[in-house]
Amino acid sequence: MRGGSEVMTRMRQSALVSRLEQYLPLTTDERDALDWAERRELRFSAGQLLMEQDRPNEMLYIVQQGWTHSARRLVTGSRQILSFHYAGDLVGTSSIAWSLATNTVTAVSDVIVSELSKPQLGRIFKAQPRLAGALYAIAAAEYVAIGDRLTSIGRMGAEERLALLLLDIIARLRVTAGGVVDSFDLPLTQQDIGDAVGLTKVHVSRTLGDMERRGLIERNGRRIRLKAEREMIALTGFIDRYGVIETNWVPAPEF
Amino acid sequence: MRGGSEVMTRMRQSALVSRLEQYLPLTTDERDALDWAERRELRFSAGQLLMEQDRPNEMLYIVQQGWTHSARRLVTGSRQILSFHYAGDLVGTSSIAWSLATNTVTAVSDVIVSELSKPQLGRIFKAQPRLAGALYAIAAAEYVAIGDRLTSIGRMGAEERLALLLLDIIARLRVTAGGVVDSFDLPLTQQDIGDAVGLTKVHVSRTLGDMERRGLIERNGRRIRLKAEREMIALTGFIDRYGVIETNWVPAPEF
DNA sequence: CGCCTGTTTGAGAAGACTCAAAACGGGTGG
DNA sequence: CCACCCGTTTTGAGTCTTCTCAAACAGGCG
Repeated sequence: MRGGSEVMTRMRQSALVSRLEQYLPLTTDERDALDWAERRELRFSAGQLLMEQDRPNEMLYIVQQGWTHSARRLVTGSRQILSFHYAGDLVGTSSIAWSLATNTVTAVSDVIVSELSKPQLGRIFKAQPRLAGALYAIAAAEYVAIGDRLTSIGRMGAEERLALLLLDIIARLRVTAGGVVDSFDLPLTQQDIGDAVGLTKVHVSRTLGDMERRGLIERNGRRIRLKAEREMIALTGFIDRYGVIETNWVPAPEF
Repeated sequence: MRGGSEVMTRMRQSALVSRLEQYLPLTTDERDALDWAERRELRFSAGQLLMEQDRPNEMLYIVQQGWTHSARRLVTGSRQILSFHYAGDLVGTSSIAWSLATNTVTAVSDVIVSELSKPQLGRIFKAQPRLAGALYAIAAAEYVAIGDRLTSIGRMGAEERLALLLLDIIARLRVTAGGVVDSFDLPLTQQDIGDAVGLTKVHVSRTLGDMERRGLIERNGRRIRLKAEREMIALTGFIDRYGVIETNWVPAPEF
């Protein structure tokens, strides 16, 4: 279950570079620094662990392809999924302040990631302050995203929580997918979904069923189509924050 | 209700400097950079807003004294408190990636804060990479903290959620207070507490009453004493993460 | 074809919520 | 110094949502 495999060298464009270039134009130096850091790639297949709670961990990962999630396990045996990570996301930052990982990171689908040690990140912080700022802004955005989830779990009912989760996932997928899609593959079990939004799998099943009957969504195996996205947005007050991330407060590099 | 007052010049030691020095010894340059940034101080009295959701915001605040919280308001009118901020915390980072604030920041007690513009933070990132790294690590720690809260709300019952909140607050207070205390003033209404842990004020009242009867806590007005901290920790699986924050992955400054 | 995992459905129980009223307490003005 | 007032806390009764336990059902894979 544990451990990735197949170190290889990347040929494709780095996912983090593409992501950051949506927010600010990078200099050659900056791009090179990232490209260099993202050189080494690992594959994990769906279900494998990239990182395990309470285990020593010195690595960060940049998702190049596929999904991962990070979760916390409780003493009672239950689990809370904290966030999902997609292409261009930096994974494991929550463990950067401690030598033991604070949560377990699992591949949701087959994934390709590149590995980055903490000191490597430190070197980027030192040499490329603008990247440091951009990463700080992305971290802030992730904080806001988990705050959105917290708000939904703390203050909303089952249907709204599920609607919000689906809206959030599709909005994030659109960032990298490009173009407006209204359906996507959800490689999660209902147990996983419940662990993400704080419901039991039984109640997830019932509530998704209700939503389908009400015509909000449509399901086909793992494929989910949002039939009434507008309505779901109105129901939940969802705000898509993935479009813009401002980094202009970081001083531009001099030439 | 809105707007702080009384710009003045600080004489006391900057709270952020003291906090960071618990994690790494600062150079004179680093200390000066922060001292300079924290020069200007503002006072807010309990209940005043430092920042309001969906309003333009270019400022960050460093708490010097007292408490604040940040919260999100829903379309339905209800509210979710996301986090509390104490002396040495950087507030408003969640709004750093957008020009509109993502949440409302309110003074819980009377507070003294210093104001810092986003570009000022950018300049620190550029000139003091090690501070940037430390701030990144602190942001990561806050992410973990909100993850703990999310886990408790998503997967625990009322009593555990409340116990965890109290344990968390006292652990954080001990960082700046120094010395082991088992009681503290909680300047929150039960409505606030409920908004933080995802319960109604009525249920907060009932559950705190139960906890008092069971001998876990003792209340005297706003003062709360944890009579059975050990038991509460066992009940909730609480982990105090405030002691250590590692920043040694950031390259040391050269001389 | 059968197995295993995941999903659906049912019935009853538990936890948290709503509405409502009473009790408390700190602060203000007479 | 007392009486009153407002916001907060407590308590009660009844309801609703979500959970638990259990069994049936579906679908993909060897």
